[in-house]
Amino acid sequence: MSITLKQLAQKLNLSVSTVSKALNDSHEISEDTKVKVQALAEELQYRPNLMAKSLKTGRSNTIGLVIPYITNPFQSQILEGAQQAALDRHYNLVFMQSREDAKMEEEALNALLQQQVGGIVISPSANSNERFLQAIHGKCPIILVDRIDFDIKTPKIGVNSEKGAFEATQHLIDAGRTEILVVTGKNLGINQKRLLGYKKALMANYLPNRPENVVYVEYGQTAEDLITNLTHLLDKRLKTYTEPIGILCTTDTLTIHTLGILAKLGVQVPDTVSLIGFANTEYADCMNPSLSTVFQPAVEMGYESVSRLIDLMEREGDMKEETVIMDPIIIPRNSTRTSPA
Amino acid sequence: MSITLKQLAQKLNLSVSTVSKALNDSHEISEDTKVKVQALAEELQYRPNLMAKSLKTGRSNTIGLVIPYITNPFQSQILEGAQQAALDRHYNLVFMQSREDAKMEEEALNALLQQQVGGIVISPSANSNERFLQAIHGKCPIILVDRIDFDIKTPKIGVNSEKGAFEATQHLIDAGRTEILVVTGKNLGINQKRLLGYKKALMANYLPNRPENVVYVEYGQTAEDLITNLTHLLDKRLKTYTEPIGILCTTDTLTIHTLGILAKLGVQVPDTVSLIGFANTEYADCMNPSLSTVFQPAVEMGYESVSRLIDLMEREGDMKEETVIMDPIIIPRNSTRTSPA
DNA sequence: TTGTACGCGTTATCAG
DNA sequence: CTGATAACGCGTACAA
Repeated sequence: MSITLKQLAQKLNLSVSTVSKALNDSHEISEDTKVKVQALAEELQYRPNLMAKSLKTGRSNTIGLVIPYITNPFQSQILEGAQQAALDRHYNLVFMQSREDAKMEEEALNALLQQQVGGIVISPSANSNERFLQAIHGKCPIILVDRIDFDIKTPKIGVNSEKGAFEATQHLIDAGRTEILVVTGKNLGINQKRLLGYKKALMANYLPNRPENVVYVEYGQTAEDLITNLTHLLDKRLKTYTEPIGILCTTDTLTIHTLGILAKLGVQVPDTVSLIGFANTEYADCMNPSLSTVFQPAVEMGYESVSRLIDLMEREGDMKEETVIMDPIIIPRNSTRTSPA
Repeated sequence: MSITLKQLAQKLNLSVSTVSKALNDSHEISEDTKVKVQALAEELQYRPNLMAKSLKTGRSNTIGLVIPYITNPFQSQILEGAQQAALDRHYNLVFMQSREDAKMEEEALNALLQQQVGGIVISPSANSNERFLQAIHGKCPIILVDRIDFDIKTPKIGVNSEKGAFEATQHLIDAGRTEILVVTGKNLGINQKRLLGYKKALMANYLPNRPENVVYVEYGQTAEDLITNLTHLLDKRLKTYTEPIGILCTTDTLTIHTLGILAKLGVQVPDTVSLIGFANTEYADCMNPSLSTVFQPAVEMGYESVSRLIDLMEREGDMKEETVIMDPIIIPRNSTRTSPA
């Protein structure tokens, strides 16, 4: 056990409260004793017991973050931003994973509440229990980040997925591609937005919307699904049409895997097929060819969400449900180059 | 504020202690009241206040993890494993970043101690304050993970870097390369081990050890340093010698960047230059060419470190300083292929 | 300027 | 079987 106020007080022949005040630099303590107390505290490496402190004050200065997977680079960037914001505001951040599972998510939230967090930032799992979230929101402010397509009355911070997909598709079209394939995951609300942006871009350019051009990939079997489905579709497309093909992928993992599979299939990128995808990996520039991406400000989203959560907690009362939508950025690289090098 | 024992007791016309015991399934409470109490607790979503609980019991069931950067995929895998272990043992894990800075590391450790963590797993920053670590270890068990080359009396869990580098170098030699370059970071103890393994492999194969074949890259300016230094060296080597060249990189980031730079330089991999590196990214297989790697069991290391830490905490007393060394695994892919496809 | 008393939400001890 | 009481470490009115 570490040293306590009481022990300090004994050694100094002072009362506990005097020591407490001295350490908190209270005006009602003489400089003299302040110095003595602080000196001993320093020497003995006194560290106030945060549990006792927050039990007493009723505030823990801790907030929680729940994300699906920490190993996902996009989500780890959210965490990075969130922790930075917490640090700046002198809060502790404790994070938990839901592993895309409603039950684990519920357990994570319960664990956070038990730790008396003052607020929670969450990127809900695909099958999240909305009622549960809403119920918690009654006692403890919640902010949604990234996965904001849930019908819950909370502030939300996300990106304009539709716009990102629209612009990416337009980028492919500008690069001279008229047959645009999409690779996407199933289920997630956010993917719907991206598909919508894709379709709108097709329409805006008077291109036909062929449902068979959408490749769906199951969560957890990215590689297998991709190889079979994509190979199949590409095979057909490359033989059927002569139109130049572009591919849009809607997530980090899908994008990188698609690039890898194209390489393995010996498909020339960008000459035969042009590729762009939502991806936040810093390695995009190291790919061969370097990968054009739709970059989402993940770190900023994390930072902003925690920052706003703390604002909310500190001036509690006005619980605005505002939604902040950030813009993704198209970063053109070689995988969508127009003229061969 | 959430509901408390006292409030439950009032609604039930029972004493606080009875309610407490009922919820903890004590044998000295009648089935009858247990049912009633638990029913109401469930209905009102009672969640015990962990701060109060651990203040009372003296144990927080929380452990801390300190790593340099969460956005580093290797380190996030350590976190992943660590959290999994904590979950399995019903502990909370709170993690902090040191950002490779001794001062931030100290602050992180202090924050953890204030939160009354029962133990700490740390991957120390390059310039870590050993004395501080050792001092803390007096009050609170510490385990080093990955970065284990510190002179501190604690249990340690790491990988056999020397062996990994030796085998990777041997792998390059087996692939017919006789001029082996190394790309490495400065300062870090672990890089010394890797360089050592590299040199030993050269010796074992009667190859000359040329100091000028080592490319040093400064932390934080990976890309710039790499481009200038590597371009320079390769230029010279490719013109000076006719020996087939192999490159070994000692970290994730360096490896991926090197592959990217080779592609940009138009150097054929593996035909002109063969490449292998320490890397844990799941994307290695998606690179073009797919990247041969020295894989380190990062998740397992994280898991094992937390698991052992908890063992240590629970049967406190025998504080063994054992060091566990795991073996890295060479995963050959196309970047070191021998015969062109 | 310093000290006393109390309570935050729990659990543990002991008495009824 | 149930309840009163003390204590964990801290902050803060209030008394001295």
